[in-house]
Amino acid sequence: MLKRTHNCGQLRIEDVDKKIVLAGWVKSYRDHGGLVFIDLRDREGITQLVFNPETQPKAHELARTARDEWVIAAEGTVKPRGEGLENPKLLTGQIEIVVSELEVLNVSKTPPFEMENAEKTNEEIRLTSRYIDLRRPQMQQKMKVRHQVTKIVRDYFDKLGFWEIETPMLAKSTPEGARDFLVPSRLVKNAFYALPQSPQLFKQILMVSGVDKYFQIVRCFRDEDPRADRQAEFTQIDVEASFVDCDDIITVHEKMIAEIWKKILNVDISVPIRRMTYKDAINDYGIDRPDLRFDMKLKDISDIAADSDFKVFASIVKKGGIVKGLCATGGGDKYSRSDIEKTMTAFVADYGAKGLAWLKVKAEDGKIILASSIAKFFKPEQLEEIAKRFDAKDGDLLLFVADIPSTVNKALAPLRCRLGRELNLYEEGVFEFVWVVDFPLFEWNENEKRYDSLHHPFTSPTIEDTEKLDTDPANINSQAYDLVVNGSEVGGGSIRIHNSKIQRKVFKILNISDEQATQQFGFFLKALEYGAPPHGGIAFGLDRLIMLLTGTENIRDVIAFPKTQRGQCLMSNAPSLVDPKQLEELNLRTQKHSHQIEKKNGDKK
RNA sequence: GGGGCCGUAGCUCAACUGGUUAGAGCAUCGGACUGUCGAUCCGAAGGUUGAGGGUUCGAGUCCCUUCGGCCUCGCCA
Repeated sequence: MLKRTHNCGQLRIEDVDKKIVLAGWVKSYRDHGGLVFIDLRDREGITQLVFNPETQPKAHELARTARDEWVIAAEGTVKPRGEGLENPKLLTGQIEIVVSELEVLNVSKTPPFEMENAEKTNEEIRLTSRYIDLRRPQMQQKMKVRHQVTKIVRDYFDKLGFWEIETPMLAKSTPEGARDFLVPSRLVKNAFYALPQSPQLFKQILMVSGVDKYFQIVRCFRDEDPRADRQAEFTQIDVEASFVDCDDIITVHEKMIAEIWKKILNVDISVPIRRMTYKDAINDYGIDRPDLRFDMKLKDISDIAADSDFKVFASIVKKGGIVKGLCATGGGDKYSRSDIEKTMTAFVADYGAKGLAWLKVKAEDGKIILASSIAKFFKPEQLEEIAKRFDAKDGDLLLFVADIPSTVNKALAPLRCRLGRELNLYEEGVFEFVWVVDFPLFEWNENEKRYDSLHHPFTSPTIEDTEKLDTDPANINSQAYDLVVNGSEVGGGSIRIHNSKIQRKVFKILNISDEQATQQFGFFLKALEYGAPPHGGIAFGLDRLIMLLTGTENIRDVIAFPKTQRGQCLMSNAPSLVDPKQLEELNLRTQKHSHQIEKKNGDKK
């Protein structure tokens, strides 16, 4: 077998006359009857091979039979291309290999899709033949960035004295949070492991163990429906450190992010990254992960609305609701009445808004006029006040939602992002980072009539708010922080509770009884009683970081072997039925899908 | 669990209102061609229109069921 001496992206004009061997995949062949050209590809690049029938008839004959994606090795001499024959599209475009010997290492069936047009090809086919898809330079680039980022992260933490320690994949099921993936135990009948949703408790226990500084690039599992930016199986950069406060964690990790952006994209992120309180984020952007690439802040006009003759607004405010809106720069010119009343109204309706009120902004004789069917319900000075509050300009569009605060914010936040994108209010390739801080510790859950953790139950209240655990849980701030970029949460963490009494108190507020707490977290609470140091940490979504760095909106693009929305691997066909023997060993029995059973019962009736 | 979009040749798409033998480009196969680089030219082959059922004289097109993919609401401590 010919052994390669160089890769396909390596040779330059300086290498002329070298005798070399390349190996790779046939990207394309051009048979001129006489000369044959083959573009040879490996992960490093493409090099053109030339086969001349007069000088090397044997290699030429063989080259004529080669087809796309065959694996070949070619020995030859590096030659400069003639005048005007260079290919500026290739890094190796100034040279070509005049081949003396060709070896076919393997043939290939015709690929199931054209690799040149893969970006347009049905993703289902790409996933089914993932090995072909991953062969494409675009996909290899993403895998390479992913490798580079994990390498940077490991080096970064190593230098700071963090240890990478593995935690169990077969773990204990915990009640709250996402649905667990379960793994039946063979040795303990009827018992199950859960795949970890995150190594949260283990990393905290490592702090009790005196590890001091821990990190791990770790797979996590949450059995919830996937989305464009979410897979059931994903990877976190998981970190925990002892004797630290919020600023310590934030400082270390914004430097890590800055280093990644610098090394991968050569983009400077100014450190320290700005911070914003949770309250400001909700007030101004309606969401705890604001997209700061453009302004368009939400404004509350409840006071004006309450005084207006517009009954919908006034009555909602009277009932304790609010009216908030935004000013879409240039939206008045861009959007028709039908765009607003059909498309946009349907859009906000998806998020629970019952309507979308609007005012178009026009300038007449230097005066700002607000026009729409609801304008007549407002006094001129009220309209003036509204225009002033939004700093509305000619050609803008004001949009309002009235409801309880959570519904208003939930509807306006995505509308704002959509408008920002449609109105081109920011440039592609810009990154706006922000730390969101001062989260409340708890959030009232109206359906369950109890408090939920906003972050997770192990998050510490601020020192000054700790005493409110007994008196005023609703108004406790936590020591949590989220890193947000372009409206996407890429990381989040907190200083943890290291006192078992406080931890029990928090469980109690979350309506977790002592018995439950002992049964589910007993091992952890016990660990806290044996000299747990103050500690805190953070976790980053590696997949989302890679998405940002590679400019894709599809998480499947940054995962080598991703799953579909039904959690299936189209290449390997997992999940699949198993041998009844396997089930027997696990003491398990399957039953028909309960819906089918219900349906059958229904038919009988 | 809900909503939306989609499924026609290997791939990307077309086929007016239900009406002849379902077309095109690329890929494939055969042929021609000594400087191409998305080579070019000539020719050929390629289809259970995702599957099943229904309406109709007639279904890619309409209706029902079902399978699959994507987006999304819920969900994701």
